[in-house]
Amino acid sequence: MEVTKKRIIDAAIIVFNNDPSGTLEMVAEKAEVTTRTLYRYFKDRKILLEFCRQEMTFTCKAAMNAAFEASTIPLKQLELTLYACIDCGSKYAFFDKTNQRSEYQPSAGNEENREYDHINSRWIALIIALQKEDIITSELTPEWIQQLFSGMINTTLRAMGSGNIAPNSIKKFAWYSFSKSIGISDQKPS
Amino acid sequence: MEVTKKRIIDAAIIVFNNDPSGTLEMVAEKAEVTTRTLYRYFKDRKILLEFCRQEMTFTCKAAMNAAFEASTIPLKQLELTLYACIDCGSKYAFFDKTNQRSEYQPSAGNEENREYDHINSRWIALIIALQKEDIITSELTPEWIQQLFSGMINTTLRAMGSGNIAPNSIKKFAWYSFSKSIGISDQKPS
DNA sequence: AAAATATGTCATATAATTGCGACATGGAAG
DNA sequence: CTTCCATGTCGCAATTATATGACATATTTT
Repeated sequence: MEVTKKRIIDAAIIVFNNDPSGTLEMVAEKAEVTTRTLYRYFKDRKILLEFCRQEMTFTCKAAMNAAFEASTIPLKQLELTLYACIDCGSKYAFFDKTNQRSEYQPSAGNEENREYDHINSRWIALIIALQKEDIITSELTPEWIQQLFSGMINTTLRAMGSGNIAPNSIKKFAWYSFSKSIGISDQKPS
Repeated sequence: MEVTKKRIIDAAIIVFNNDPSGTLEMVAEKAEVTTRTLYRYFKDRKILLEFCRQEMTFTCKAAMNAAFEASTIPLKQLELTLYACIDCGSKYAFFDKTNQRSEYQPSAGNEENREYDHINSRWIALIIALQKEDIITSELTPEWIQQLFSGMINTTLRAMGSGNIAPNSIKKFAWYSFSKSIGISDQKPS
């Protein structure tokens, strides 16, 4: 019951993430329920999207905060954040897309928007700190680094989906490539 | 006349790239024509998509081949290829998506598919050569590097769209980040 | 200016999507 | 075994998307 509801929301996030005008039938199919069941849980598309938004915000916020708090070393925090967002999968991808692009924002100043801004500024602060300490390059702007970050999540998700890269190597690849791409100075052995 | 047709195709590529189920009205609006005009040029959605596919293949193929031939230095070829694909914009993004993901492939073994395979194998060969010469790392697989490449294009396009990164820096940022992400060995001064 | 060409406007037919009521079914809980 | 609850099946109306014909208007060609 609650399980079904969650399954539908998760399915919707996946479907709408790469097909915003996708039909509710696609969502239902992905969730392995009939459309009739879907409509029992969600009055209409708008409501469903609201639940998606809520779910994405909640999940991503929790995952990212947990990553932050799992270490006090800034660089480690960044690495853990990357892994956390990868684990959020489409939830992160869609969450980021909806908050980045204005088209998706129905009414500015709502709860989910503030949540995003909060996590976001914390993440940006981390980047700036790393730049100040010369751990990553200052040749790149924080805005670009942020694009690289979400870009790397998307790349990783696509790679996982494509199936021709060993799943257990992927996260390591992602961190390797991302850390280099932001001009990390080589880590010394000790 | 031919101009309008091209405008519609270009608009369709942009629209369908980030909304595969987007309506033809969206396409028409983006192309700044009425839907009636759109239907005069394209019998139906399927035909329009076919033209998109053709246009993407043609444009991307030309751009990438030109990039290859503009230099004999493998690393320079890679850099130029990146720039070329960025310049193709949504055409490259959608081209890559349709060829990467099986969902889009209507019938395997068609003309456009073969074109893609050809460009693709050339690009992969370039990567393998660079790895063999230890110019880029061999810790990453060519498949992952390919994902990084198309991921970087997408990241760049999004960054350009977001508007808060100076357009003239973006391509340089892209190459900086991409080259590092594939473990390029530091270029010596001379 | 007249003819030809391209596009827009409006009406309309068909198909697909959306959303819900009524009832059937099938499994879990009592 | 029976009741309850979730889901499925079927049917239907409302809405939206797709596609085209008929005609008006604007622009370009001759």
